[in-house]
Amino acid sequence: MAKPAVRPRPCTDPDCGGGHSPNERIALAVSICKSRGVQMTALRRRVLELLWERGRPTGAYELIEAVGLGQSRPVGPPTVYRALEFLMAQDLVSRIESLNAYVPCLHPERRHDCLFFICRSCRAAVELEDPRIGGLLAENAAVVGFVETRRTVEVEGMCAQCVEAGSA
Amino acid sequence: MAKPAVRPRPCTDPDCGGGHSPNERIALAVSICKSRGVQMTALRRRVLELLWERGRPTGAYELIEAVGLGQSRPVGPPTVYRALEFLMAQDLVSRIESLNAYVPCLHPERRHDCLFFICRSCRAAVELEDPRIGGLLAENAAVVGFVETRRTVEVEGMCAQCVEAGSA
DNA sequence: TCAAAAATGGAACGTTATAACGTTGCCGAT
DNA sequence: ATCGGCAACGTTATAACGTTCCATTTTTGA
Repeated sequence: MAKPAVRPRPCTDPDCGGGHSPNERIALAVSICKSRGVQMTALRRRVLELLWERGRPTGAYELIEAVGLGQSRPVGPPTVYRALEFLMAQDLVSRIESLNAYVPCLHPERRHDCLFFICRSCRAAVELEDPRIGGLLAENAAVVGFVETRRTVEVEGMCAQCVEAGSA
Repeated sequence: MAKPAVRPRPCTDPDCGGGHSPNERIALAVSICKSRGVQMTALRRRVLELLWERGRPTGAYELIEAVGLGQSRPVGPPTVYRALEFLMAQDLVSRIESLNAYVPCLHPERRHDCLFFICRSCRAAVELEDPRIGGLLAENAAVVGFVETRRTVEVEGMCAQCVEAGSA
């Protein structure tokens, strides 16, 4: 097994220990946007809040419905897709391709490669960080002269809890 | 840089050197199905042929249209989706999640992890093999007790030719 | 203060995928 | 021979996901 120094864990930040408070993460997102000179508008913030509230990969249309609930009129798909586009550009949200769904990034404050383990049973997506994987991808890219702009690493299967519970 | 033994290449089979003939690959697929006791029907074979003919990631609806061309009546989506499902279950075809598209597997004769480099400019998808990446994913999965059933590793960016050609 | 840029609203449309149900054709057993 | 079982395929409708286009509002910055 790997040495502790490279052992991957659900959250590698010792200060949070995996216990990310939504409110704290949203405040962090706000301050990140401020420091970058981009606008965290009410709509964008609402979408980010919803993703943190859900706590699982959430489809765009579930967000569209949820955002429209408080409003006098329902919001259209472009409204939410634009907010998602902004949040992804700022690394505040990741898209999970194999689910067509979105999750908030645990640590937007640092550049990271997102690696998702997606449970087919409970539909949770656990985000890990392992810089060695990005290193190998970069190495492979260099061999064929490929310039990377985005990486998608998703592993589907069953999480430990669901395996234990015998959920088929 | 990596040693030759683990150096990834577009095709690691010395016998083909990357020059996979569609006809030969389809004949191989037929023989694989026979040996597994599963049916390579005319429809499934047609879909696989189309994917080899296209030579690039191809959407389901392009296949639906193409399959229907020879017929007296057009074919419906489920017909082609079922064929794709079969071909993927037999590792004859891979789905590229970030494109919602499908490509034929270069080497269905051996179990392999597919790693795709997808060029945003020419829309080509180059398949590489690097067993080290699967090893790291397995290691990460073991740490959190995750049982893997499917891996998706896709890198988007620009291929060497398009970079050279200056295609924005 | 005003013009440019950014963000949002909303209708319509396009694309991808699946549900639900029926039909065909083969094949082995009575 | 014909019946039942089974896998594959056909057909229709609809769900789910995403984009285009154009108008309007808000913010920003000379």
